[in-house]
Amino acid sequence: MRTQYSTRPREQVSAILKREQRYLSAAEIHGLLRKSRQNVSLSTVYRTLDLLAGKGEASARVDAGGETTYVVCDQTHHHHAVCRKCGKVQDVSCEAIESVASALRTHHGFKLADHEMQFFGTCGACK
Amino acid sequence: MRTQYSTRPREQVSAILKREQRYLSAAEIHGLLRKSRQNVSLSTVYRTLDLLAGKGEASARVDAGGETTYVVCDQTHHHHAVCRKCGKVQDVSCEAIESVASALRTHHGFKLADHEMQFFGTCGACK
DNA sequence: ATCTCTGCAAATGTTTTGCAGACAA
DNA sequence: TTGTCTGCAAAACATTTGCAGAGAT
Repeated sequence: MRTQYSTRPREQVSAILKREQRYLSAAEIHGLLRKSRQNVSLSTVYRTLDLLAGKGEASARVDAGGETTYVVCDQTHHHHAVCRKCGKVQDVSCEAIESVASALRTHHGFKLADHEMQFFGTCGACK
Repeated sequence: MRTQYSTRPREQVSAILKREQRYLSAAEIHGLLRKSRQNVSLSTVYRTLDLLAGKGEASARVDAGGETTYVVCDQTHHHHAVCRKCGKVQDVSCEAIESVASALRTHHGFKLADHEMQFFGTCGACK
């Protein structure tokens, strides 16, 4: 595997993502960095996001407007609960998927290999 | 509500979608139409897909390559099981989501309002 | 006749890429 | 020093839009 340097721009992008804990687009990250006088080019933001997503340290999602957005998350398989008020993202494990898998098999003759889920609602802090 | 004409280009796009029963991008639909000498402009394909999605007759999904793809489906809330071999999409109802909702509430203090799910695997015909 | 559609070409907006110089190890 | 990053500007893409003529009712 290719060696990867730890550079200031990369640290800066990662830091924003870790601090915000919500889905952010490349443009938003770029904007936040500029506001705090950390000049990182938009291309580098994109390249860093691809990198993080590739390492499994961030997870991507295309929002309603067609922009790709990212959050930090750990490598194990799980899902996200997105708060519609504050935007905060919580990781959610997925034991419940087992019952769905057996229903698919029984009713549809479908063998489940993989799944994607997104949850939207109101987090504990916002209610 | 705006009146909508039933026109040949729209029928042609709908027909492809109904026949294929799998996620197709605007470009793919345009290509399939050209192959059968039905000349519909790409813009019209896009416009028709937006229309169908707006009416709830088609459902959109952004694929891994960033292209928006569409399948026909009915208006009631449900999910899709996508076969990785033939691409065919089956509708799946979602009673199982109830157990997930209560787990979110109990473990995360999260009040579920909405959700998205996609299932991938092998359909009965392909196994 | 009237209002909606269509095709085309141009515009848009996001994301990617080539390249030369800057930087990390 | 060597190979990897970065910034910039240009390119690449999918998607949208303005407009004038075609089509539906």
